[in-house]
Amino acid sequence: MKQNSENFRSNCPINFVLEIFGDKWTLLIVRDLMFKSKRSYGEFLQSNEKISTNILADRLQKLEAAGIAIKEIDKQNKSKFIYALTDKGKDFLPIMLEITAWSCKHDATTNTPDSFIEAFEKDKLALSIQILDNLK
Amino acid sequence: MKQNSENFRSNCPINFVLEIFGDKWTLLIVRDLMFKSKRSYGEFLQSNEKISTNILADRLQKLEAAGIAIKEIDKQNKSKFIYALTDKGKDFLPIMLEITAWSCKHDATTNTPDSFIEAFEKDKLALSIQILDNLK
DNA sequence: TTAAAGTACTTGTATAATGCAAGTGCTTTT
DNA sequence: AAAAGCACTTGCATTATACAAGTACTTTAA
Repeated sequence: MKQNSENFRSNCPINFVLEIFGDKWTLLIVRDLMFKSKRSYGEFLQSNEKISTNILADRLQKLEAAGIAIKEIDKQNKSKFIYALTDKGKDFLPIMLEITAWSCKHDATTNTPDSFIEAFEKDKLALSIQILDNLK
Repeated sequence: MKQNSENFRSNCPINFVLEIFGDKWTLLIVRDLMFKSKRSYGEFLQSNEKISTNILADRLQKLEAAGIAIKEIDKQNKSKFIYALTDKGKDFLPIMLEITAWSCKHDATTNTPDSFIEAFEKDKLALSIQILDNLK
C-alpha cells in the first residue's frame, strides 16, 4: 500500500481532511476568510467564538503549512500581515456551502439568512462564482 | 440575539457542525456507517485509524445524543448492538462526498477509486441515491 | 449447568492539546 | 523619543486523548 508522505493515520479522503481540519477552530478561520472578508490576525480574534491568541497563531501556521492560506505583508500598512485563501483553500467552498445548508436544515438557531439557502438551492454554481468573485 | 439551547459558542452554521464533528474521530465513525457498511462497536474499532475504546464509546454516545446515529439491539444476535445513521445523519452525505472529492484533488495518496470521482462528477444525485439505497 | 468466548464497554494513568492571562518585540504614528 | 498598534510568545491550569488493563453482560459449547 502506498504511504502518505506526512504520517497520517490512513489514506482515506475523509481522514485527510480531518488531519488538517479536525479540531474546533481551523474551519472558523477558513469561514472568516471565505465569507466574512477577514484578513488579519486581529480580525480573526474578534469573531464570536473567541479563539485564544496562541491557538490562532498555531492554526494560521498550520493552514499555511497545509497550503490552504498564505500570509503576506499588507501593501497599505507594512506593519500588518494579511492572510488569503490559496486555490486549494478556495476549493473548500463546496464543502462550506454543504455544511451551511446542513446546519440550516438541522439547527433552528442557525443565523444564516434565508436568502442564502434560496440562492444555494436555486443555483449552487452561481452562488459559488459570486462568493469567489468577492475574494479577488 | 436568539440563543442556542445547548450553549454553543455562536449561532454560525459552520460552528454548529464543529460543535458536533470538530475532532479527529467523530467523522470517521460516520464514514464507516455511510460507506463501509459497519454497524457495531467491534467493527468501528478495526478501522485503519485505530480509534481507542474509550474514545469510540464516547463518540458513539455523542453521535446518539446529537441525533446523528441510533443504537439498537441486533435482531440476529441479542448480545450485540448495532448502530445506524438517522435521517439527519444521512443528510451529511453531500458533505462527505464533497470532502472526498476535495481530498482526491489535493492529496495524491488518497485511496479513493477513480470510478468514484467519475460517478461523482457525472451525476452527484445518482451517486447519492445509490449510496443511500445501500443503507437500507 | 457450568465454562469459555464474544461483545461492549469502563477505569486508571501518562501524555498532549487547549484556555486564559500576561508579557515581548517590531512598526508606525505623534 | 514616546506612545500606540499589531502579531504574536510564554507560563501555567485545565481538559482531552492514548494506551493498557479490567469489568459486565450474553450467547455458545461441553
